[in-house]
Amino acid sequence: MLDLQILGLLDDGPLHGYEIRRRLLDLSGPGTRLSDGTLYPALARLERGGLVTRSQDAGARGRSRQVLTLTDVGRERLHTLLRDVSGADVESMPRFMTVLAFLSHLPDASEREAVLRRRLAAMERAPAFFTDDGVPRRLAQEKDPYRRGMLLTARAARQAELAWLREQLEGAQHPDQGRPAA
Amino acid sequence: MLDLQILGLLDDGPLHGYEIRRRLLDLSGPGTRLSDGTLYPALARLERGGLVTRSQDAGARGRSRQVLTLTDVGRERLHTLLRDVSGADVESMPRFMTVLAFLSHLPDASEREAVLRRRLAAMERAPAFFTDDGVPRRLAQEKDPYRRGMLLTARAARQAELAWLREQLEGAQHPDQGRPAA
DNA sequence: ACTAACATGTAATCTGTTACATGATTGA
DNA sequence: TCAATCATGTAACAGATTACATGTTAGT
Repeated sequence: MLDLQILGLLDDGPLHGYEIRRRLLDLSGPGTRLSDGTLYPALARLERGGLVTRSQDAGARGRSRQVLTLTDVGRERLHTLLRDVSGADVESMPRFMTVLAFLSHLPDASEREAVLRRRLAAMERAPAFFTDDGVPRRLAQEKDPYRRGMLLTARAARQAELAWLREQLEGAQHPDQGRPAA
Repeated sequence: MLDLQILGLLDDGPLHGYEIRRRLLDLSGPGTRLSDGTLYPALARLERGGLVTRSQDAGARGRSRQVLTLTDVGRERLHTLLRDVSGADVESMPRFMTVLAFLSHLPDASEREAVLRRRLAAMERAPAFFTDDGVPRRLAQEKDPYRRGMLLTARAARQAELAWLREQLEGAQHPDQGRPAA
């Protein structure tokens, strides 16, 4: 997931590590931590894998910066990661939010639509956000006030996302432009 | 976080590992995985730490079950974990949902209220769920349709949770209601 | 002079994932 | 008899956390 995020950011242009962290934290919601011990080893891994290249930039301020640039291999990898999103990545809300943040980087519109369809299918397959032995937890039956808050919040998020997804996919049914569906 | 969840479940009575997994998945939303390689080592850690005890139960079906029971030390640890919730645990939505699922296990009403107040403060401190260089990302300005979906969903969750928290804390001004039935 | 923000890394440790490994019971 | 569900574990590896470690520039 971190690789996807870094690759996605670099697809818009070269960045150095510190800036990558800043942007990632902005895009990941409050409470998200990204320590140096996570970020820099990840960058080194991506470089070893040939997904990014590194160049020195004697930056104007502070210590010299290491500017990371996405390679063609890295871009291909980004597309593959986005295209192949499935399993927990379409089932889990926070994971899917991360995917959504970079989905526009997948060039093929029908592949982007397929990702949204998989997310919609996963949400419709799951009866609700939280279950009790597989049965949806009913808000009305929940006595614990804190679990009520949990249910209430999850339900609001679910309804908003479902409405957005359906609107999005409906709009795609009537393609004003582009080739007819295969 | 996993320790908190296991301890919280066991506070309602002894359970075996398989049942712990089943209940945890119900309480953690879709897409949450909990592999054997995570669960069983965690149980062994808790046992080594004296937080739970283990007893054989030649279960009716399948392999013999290892029933875990919360010790007094374990219960104290659960209370401490819930009482000391702060930092990323009150800033991050999914993390705080996990806390909420077990908050009723904290016996002291004023301590439970303090946790909610810390969450409210954290949410009010953060200008929005997602930011752009510290500035809230405005839905109206967002051109990327997928990031619009992300923003829309996060906003719905945020508003629902804020409304619930404020209602909850307002109601707490009149301490008629004691500890919810465990 | 000091602090905050900029900037990058390593080492020890812990935790999580994935695959492997076993074995009983229940229902189709 | 075959698959699903129940039930528990280990081993190899990957990844994350935390603390340690360094150094510059800009503002107060």
